[in-house]
Amino acid sequence: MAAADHSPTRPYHHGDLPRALIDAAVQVIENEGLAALSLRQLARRVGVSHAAPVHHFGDKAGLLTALAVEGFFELADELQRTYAETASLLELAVAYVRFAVGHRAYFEVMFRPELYHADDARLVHARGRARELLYGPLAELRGAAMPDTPRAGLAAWSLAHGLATLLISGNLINPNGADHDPAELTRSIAGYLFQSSGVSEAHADASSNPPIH
Amino acid sequence: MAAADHSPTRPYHHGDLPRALIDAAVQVIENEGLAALSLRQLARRVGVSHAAPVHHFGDKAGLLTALAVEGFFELADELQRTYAETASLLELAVAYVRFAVGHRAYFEVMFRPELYHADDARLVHARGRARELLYGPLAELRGAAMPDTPRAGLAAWSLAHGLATLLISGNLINPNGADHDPAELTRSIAGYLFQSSGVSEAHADASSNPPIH
DNA sequence: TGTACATCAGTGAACGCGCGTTCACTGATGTAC
DNA sequence: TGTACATCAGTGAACGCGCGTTCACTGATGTAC
Repeated sequence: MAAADHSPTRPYHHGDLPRALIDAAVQVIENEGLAALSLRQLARRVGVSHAAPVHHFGDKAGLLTALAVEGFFELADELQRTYAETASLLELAVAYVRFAVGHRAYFEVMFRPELYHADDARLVHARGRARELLYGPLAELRGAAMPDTPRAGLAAWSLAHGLATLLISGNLINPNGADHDPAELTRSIAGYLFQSSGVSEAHADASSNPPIH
Repeated sequence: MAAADHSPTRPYHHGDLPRALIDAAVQVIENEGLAALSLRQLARRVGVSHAAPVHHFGDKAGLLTALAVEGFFELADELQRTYAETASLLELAVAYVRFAVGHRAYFEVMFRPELYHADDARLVHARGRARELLYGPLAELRGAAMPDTPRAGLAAWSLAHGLATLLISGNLINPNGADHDPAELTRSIAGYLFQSSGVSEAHADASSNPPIH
């Protein structure tokens, strides 16, 4: 039952309407898709006049901006926690994919800048923090052997982002019918990056350096 | 000027309305985004009554199905041509990203199955062909050293798809302000996959194993 | 060569809908004194 | 302890809009004979 609360005790003031609206938006996006999202529907769900959302967010893009900001902060937190605990680039990729699959609505909005106010100060800050936590760990390797930090970072980001996108968008058809385990999938796939367990290496003679052709 | 053709010589029959509608859709998506696409707008652009598109495609999803089918065939053609010419997995990835960047509208629709009739027979066939051309070349390596073809294929696909998506969606902010060259970017990034020139390996012995930049 | 007829392509009016946004307003709250 | 007042939160009616889809129709075309 997503019906509005019309009980007699319902107060005039909601309490935390912005919070409730964002939560409702997440639910709608996950259940019906981003295209189906409308301010009026959210107001209905939360049990509030359809003009109320505007009061808090200004417009639809404003609400999605707030949603994206939250998403970037949450992603940053997860990345930070994961890297602090594991110090593993591979687990960082796993955390990224896990976030995307576990927070589909946030993830989808975050990477569609045309939907929100991309120059919003809080947005820029939150996105910057998430980005630092993606590239930072790679930068630590610079002293060791990293030839080009930004490029290596982009490689890792692309791999994780691509897998996340393919999983979320329903483009990965499992022949077995079973669901993919995102974490396991990420580990086995990211294993091909940044290490010698790839194709050419698995070849008997690594030093001859056969091209992948 | 995208105005309709109201010249007196304009014939009652368009000639090839489906073709014109799909072309118009591609333009609209590239200029105004997928969210702005409507059958009525397309009809206006092409200079035809707003009910005409329905006659050919049944509904909006039908038009996007046709668009996606074309896209998958074109992608398949490009992949096939590229691999026939270069026999290089890396160039296959480059072709994938090049297609995405060069055919934004097609690419965006193709990977949003919720927008079209995903069970349409032609759609399934076209998508299958593109997929075979992505995974096929990797399968050739099986005899050599590939431990797990589907996984390796997914790794390559994820990397290319992730980079393509990040490029297209405007999430890659170039610090220099200059545009990224998709091909060059793909080559340097895909170079980290399937070979020993990555982090751990470059550390041990960089010179014996030059990256394919 | 002409004619009847089936088929296909496109028309235009009408339907009902949900949307974002504006605006003057009322209800509730908290703070200064 | 009470009161005046500013501020904030939410209302509800109204605006104009573009949309997808339906439907009976007319215009054009091609084919059989």
